[in-house]
Amino acid sequence: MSAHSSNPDTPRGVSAITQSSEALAHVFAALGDPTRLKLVAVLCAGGAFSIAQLTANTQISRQGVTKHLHVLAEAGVVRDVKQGRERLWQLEPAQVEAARQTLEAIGREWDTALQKLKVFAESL
Amino acid sequence: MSAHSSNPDTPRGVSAITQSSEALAHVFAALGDPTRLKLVAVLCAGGAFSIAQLTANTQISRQGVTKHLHVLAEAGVVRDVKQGRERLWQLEPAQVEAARQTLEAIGREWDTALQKLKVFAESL
DNA sequence: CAAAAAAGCAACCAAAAGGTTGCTTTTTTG
DNA sequence: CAAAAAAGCAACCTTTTGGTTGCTTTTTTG
Repeated sequence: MSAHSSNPDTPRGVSAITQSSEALAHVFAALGDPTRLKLVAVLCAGGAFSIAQLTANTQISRQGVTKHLHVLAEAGVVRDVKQGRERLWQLEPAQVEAARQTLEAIGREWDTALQKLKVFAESL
Repeated sequence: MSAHSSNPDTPRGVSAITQSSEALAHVFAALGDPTRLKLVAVLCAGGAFSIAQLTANTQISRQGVTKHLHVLAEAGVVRDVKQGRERLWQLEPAQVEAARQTLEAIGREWDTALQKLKVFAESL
């Protein structure tokens, strides 16, 4: 499959979004689970919490919560610090900010997309 | 488990994010796959495309793409219109906008979170 | 109208996700 | 130092996900 720009099936201007879609998808996937989203919400509102504290807010076991926290950590959404016998978790702003910016970019391109759609529709 | 506000394990102010975390996680999960994210990017940049066209941009089979499109559709991220013998897909702004607003909300609450974290750290 | 194009349907499969339970290790505290 | 608290490790299990292949249906076009 030749990837020349003359391929009529491949629209241009996809830019920033297509680029790091691998890492970005990772962040979205991390946020794509109700339990994890709630964990993020709690961390977001409060600061740093232990696993036991975070577990108290959920319906699942401590080990289940631990697994979710590791998923979030691998996506770079949260960070942990060992403090004595407990491990405290907090948000890591950078990655979520990147995700937000992507959605913003998509939002910005919508005007363009809708205009093109209009032109396209008129050509039928 | 009594859910009184006096429970020290349950931080307050989680607000908007906790609410519809079910539906919201659905949207994030839909965006949480490289292939789907690219599909969204293409749709975002271009308007309305057929399955065959969208498949040309990927490495997977047409049926694979179709499945992904249905995942996006169930999350409300895309919409489809049958046009003759082909089915055209386009973005559905509303849901993605909601996701963006959530991330923005998280971003806004970070200042608060970091301040609380500072106070918390000082109390050690 | 027959052939080609586009998409739909359904069965199937391997791998990953989400969760559990049971036991061990580390750190705190009476 | 012994007991309790917090967390780590590992095995296990079920459901979902991401993908395939093969065949059918619908619509267009020569």
